[in-house]
Amino acid sequence: MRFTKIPAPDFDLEKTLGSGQVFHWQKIGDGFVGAIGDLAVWVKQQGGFLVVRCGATPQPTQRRALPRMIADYFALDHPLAEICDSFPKDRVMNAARDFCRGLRIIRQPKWECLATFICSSMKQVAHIRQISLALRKRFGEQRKIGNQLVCSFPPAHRLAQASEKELLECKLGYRGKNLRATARLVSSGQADIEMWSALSDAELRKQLCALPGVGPKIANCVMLFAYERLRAFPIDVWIERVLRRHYFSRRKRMTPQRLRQFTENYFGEHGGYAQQYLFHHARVASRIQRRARSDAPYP
DNA sequence: CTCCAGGGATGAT
DNA sequence: ATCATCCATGGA
Repeated sequence: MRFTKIPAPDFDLEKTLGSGQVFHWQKIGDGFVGAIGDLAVWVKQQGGFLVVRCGATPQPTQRRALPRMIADYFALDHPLAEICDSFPKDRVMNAARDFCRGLRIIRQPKWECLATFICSSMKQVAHIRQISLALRKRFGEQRKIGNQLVCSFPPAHRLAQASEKELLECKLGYRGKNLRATARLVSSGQADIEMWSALSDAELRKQLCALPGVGPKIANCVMLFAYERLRAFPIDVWIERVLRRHYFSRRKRMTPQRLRQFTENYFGEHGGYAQQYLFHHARVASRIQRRARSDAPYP
């Protein structure tokens, strides 16, 4: 089995895969195992390089294309220094930017991203991981990488014909109906999610929000993680907490509407990156604080 | 406008 | 060992 070494400057694999944008990668030792589209991949960071091994007997053409595939998936071409420099220079943003050095917004396959985020509603990251893995295991195709098994994400037409019972067994709860309904729209071509790449941000958001189980938050996630709309700024409870606490601590009357307007203006052309950095920093910081509190409840 | 659905990891006690 | 909290969309 061959290893491929790919230059990956200004990149942090662990932060990128652990920041709640993608849910199926599993940490194995000092590397990660997952799938990029249909290809099973093992990847590990070694300084400014990625060491990569791909699944069983890839075609020679596929093996030659591997470095480009990897670089494209992890968005190694994003000008990260420029992007970070475009962030507003306030205290909270500066801290998040320093903390998240090397975190990149990856390029996910559209259907996989859309379907996974439909499953994410009202769920925490740990649950979304379980659902994603369950869907892959039951409906996806199994691949072998070393002694690990990895499953690809099932195509829309496969989930469109899944029974409600099967979906419930993947712990989808009431999201099962939405996932299947959207899978049917996508597999029938009625919703041509590949063609939507050509739409403006506003048009794309409108199309996404018309799908069952997709509201403004999930639409923004899909725009950011699958359509490379780096302005899209998903507002979940974590981000809302950060905004209210650090940007509007004194103001009472900040409706969700006004928060949204603020984020669109304030964070600029790479607002999605800014959001991801604030999100990841807030989550890790809260884990650390909680731990500190429970170690010494009464200081 | 409010209320609710469905559920498992994780935290609090 | 129990008990509470987390989470976003859509329908009543």
